[in-house]
Amino acid sequence: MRTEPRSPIADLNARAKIRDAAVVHFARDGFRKANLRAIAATAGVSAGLVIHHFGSKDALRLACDDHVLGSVLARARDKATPEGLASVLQNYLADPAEFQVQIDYLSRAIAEDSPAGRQVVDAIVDETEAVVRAGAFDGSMNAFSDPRAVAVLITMTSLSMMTMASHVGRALGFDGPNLSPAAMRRMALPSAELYTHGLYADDTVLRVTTDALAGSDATTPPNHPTQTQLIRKATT
Amino acid sequence: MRTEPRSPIADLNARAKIRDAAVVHFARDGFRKANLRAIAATAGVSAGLVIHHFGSKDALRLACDDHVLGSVLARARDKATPEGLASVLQNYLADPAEFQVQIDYLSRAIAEDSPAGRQVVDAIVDETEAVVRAGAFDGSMNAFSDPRAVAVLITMTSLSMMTMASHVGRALGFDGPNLSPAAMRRMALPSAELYTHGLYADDTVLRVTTDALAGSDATTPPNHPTQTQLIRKATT
DNA sequence: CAGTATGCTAAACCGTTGTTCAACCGGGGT
DNA sequence: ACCCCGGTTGAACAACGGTTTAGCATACTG
Repeated sequence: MRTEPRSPIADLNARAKIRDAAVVHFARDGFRKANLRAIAATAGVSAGLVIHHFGSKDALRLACDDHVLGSVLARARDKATPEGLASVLQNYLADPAEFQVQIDYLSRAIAEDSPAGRQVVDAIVDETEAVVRAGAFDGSMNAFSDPRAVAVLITMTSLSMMTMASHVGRALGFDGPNLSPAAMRRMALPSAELYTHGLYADDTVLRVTTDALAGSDATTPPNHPTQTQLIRKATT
Repeated sequence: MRTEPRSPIADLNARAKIRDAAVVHFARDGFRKANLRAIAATAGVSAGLVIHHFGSKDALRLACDDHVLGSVLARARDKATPEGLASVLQNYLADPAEFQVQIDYLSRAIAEDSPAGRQVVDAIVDETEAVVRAGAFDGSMNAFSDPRAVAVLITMTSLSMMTMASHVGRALGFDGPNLSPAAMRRMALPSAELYTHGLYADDTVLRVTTDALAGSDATTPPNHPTQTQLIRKATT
């Protein structure tokens, strides 16, 4: 995956400076809004040099993807955290100032559905699934009919705290584009409560859902009217 | 909020056609990638006419925001569904072909953090919070220490099924940018299970979280190291 | 030392795109 | 019939931005 030049010492040169500047700009403005001249200015070089080193803006994005992804995955491996959610949140909170850029970059990548975004999401879902299965096995977590889907659900919930950080913050009365530590702290207890006791006090919703799913399983064309009733019942 | 011209009959003219075409393009390509000439072509008019009617691309976006938001909120009011999550999902599944564009448009608006996006999110969070409070009151739902934060959590989870639809689908083995009915169906039961029984089999995580929050409450500067330990403990 | 590769810049190129402008056209009022 | 006015167009304008190119300096090589 690494595509760096031969020597790791030579990596601290213009090419690396451009790449780091690009990561900042892509994270802050998104891929399309970010422009090469601004990136070059941040890196202290000319626009032409960016192309000279990376070939094109798209290739530059790939190099950034590669770099951020490698860095984050390496850190995740180092800490050897069992749960994807925990791993992400840990990196986020360990040193907000240092990792904010990478977090923002990956949030953008996920929101814009870039290759790097797909990779992180898949990695986190896989790891979360493993945790869910292990938890069910050792009894620390409930057994689910579809661990994969549960992993997806949990992953999306935690990722949404980053991709929709501004919405979360605003809904809680904070402002600023990133999720402040105070906002994160406020979400911690409710998450634990929800993941411990659930939302519903009894299992009526669950029973209605299973019934509806079983009833409409293959008896109707797989995409039209019964879905509506199912969800209506399941969430009322 | 409505800014339509006086007569609803005259609304079916070029101005409306442009607006509808713009909604499609903004939904499919995002605001920045969408361009006026393509929008004009879809509407069957010239690029100049778009400016003549709306003044600028930004103003056109506002008009689209206005239109989609009004349409969706009106429909939500009609159905009078108690729960924001349910209301959104219902519209989504009632007739995917018809509402897909509006759903996509709002997903974009939320992901790109546009004014319209903020408005829908806030509306859904508010309504969800009301449902959570009512549920706790009538005993159908568990009581939470922070209903607002729970509402945010639930809202983000359901919204992530739209803003990150491609990731959800891919993680489940489907493809395509939108969440297929089959994928939605597969998520239904796990959601019900998670919201009924929770994720954890006992309350150790919850207790650890409350302890950690209480312990670090005001004893340390509000944004640095203890947060890390808190989350590490809470999710391991 | 000559020559050649390498890192780099400045300027130009050129397609895209939001916006402006002058003209046109059909219809209603005088 | 004339005028005028709103809707509409096509061309032109101007800015932006990715990419190309020519050139320059420095360093390494024969």
